[in-house]
Amino acid sequence: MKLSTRGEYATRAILELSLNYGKGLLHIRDVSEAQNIPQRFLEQILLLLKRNGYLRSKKGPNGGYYLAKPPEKINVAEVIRVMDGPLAPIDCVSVTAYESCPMEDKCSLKFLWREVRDAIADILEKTNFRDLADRSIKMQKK
Amino acid sequence: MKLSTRGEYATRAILELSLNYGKGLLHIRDVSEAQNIPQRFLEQILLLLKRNGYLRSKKGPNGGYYLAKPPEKINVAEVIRVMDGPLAPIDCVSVTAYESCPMEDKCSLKFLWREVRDAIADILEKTNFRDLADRSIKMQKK
DNA sequence: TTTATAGTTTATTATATCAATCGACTATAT
DNA sequence: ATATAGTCGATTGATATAATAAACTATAAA
Repeated sequence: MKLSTRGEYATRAILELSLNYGKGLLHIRDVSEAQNIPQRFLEQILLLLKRNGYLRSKKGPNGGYYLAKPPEKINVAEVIRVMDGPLAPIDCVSVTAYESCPMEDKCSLKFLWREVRDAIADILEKTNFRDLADRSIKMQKK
Repeated sequence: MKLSTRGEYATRAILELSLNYGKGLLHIRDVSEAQNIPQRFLEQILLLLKRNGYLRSKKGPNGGYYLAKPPEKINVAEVIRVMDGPLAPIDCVSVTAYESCPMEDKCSLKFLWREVRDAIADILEKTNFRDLADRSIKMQKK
């Protein structure tokens, strides 16, 4: 039940950009250094997030990335789905990528995995990056 | 956030053996056919479950596998941990395999992943294989 | 006591996915 | 012009996973 490194890095990067929201843009290097993410790998991740409408960028000197929408409009679930695909632990209970299974009508495990999927989705959908950024700031102050 | 095939097969195999609990033993072929699991791969899985005290086996003709304890004493969480390791989506919130992280004291994501871990653990720990077997029987009857 | 059956063990392969890197390219502020 | 920084495609390397194979060992039944 692991989160991929891509998923982890993506959430950390968006958190970093959320902390900077409204203050201009950050270049990849800044995000990479602040969050300890390999820069080249981060490029791909940011690009993918941009293609999916979460980020905007500006080229040239003093260029960089910034959030395409306010952090409270981005929840963790959508970011993970962009990076790693469906949240469901197994395809037979995926909402976004359902795959039927031959034993479906006698497999009681299905209900269990469904319950797990829903629990994960509930938590990740209710958490937006404004909440996370605020909490990070509080942690810093102490 | 995927469950490995090993984890999936292991739970299906234990469910099958739970349905047969108290009725003697099943050989690998039976489990393999009933649950559509590649037989050779299933051998490894059952062996690992045996080494961890969940199964017992008998060699020779009419040999096979059977549960080492009643199905209500086995929950899904422990089986997944044997096959896939810690339930936590990320090591910094693992109870059984904690790994510290350099940004720990300023990373608000930690609380989120912790919440996810706990939600998953709660569900999988409260579900035992007696419940699952009973439910499977009900499904069959309909 | 032989023989067939079935579990055990170790090694190996094949594949896929993932994480990461590289080099060349394009846009743009100064 | 030129330096800077994002874009793109391809590729590598590592790791994990899924699956297979062969040789071995224990045991029940003939």
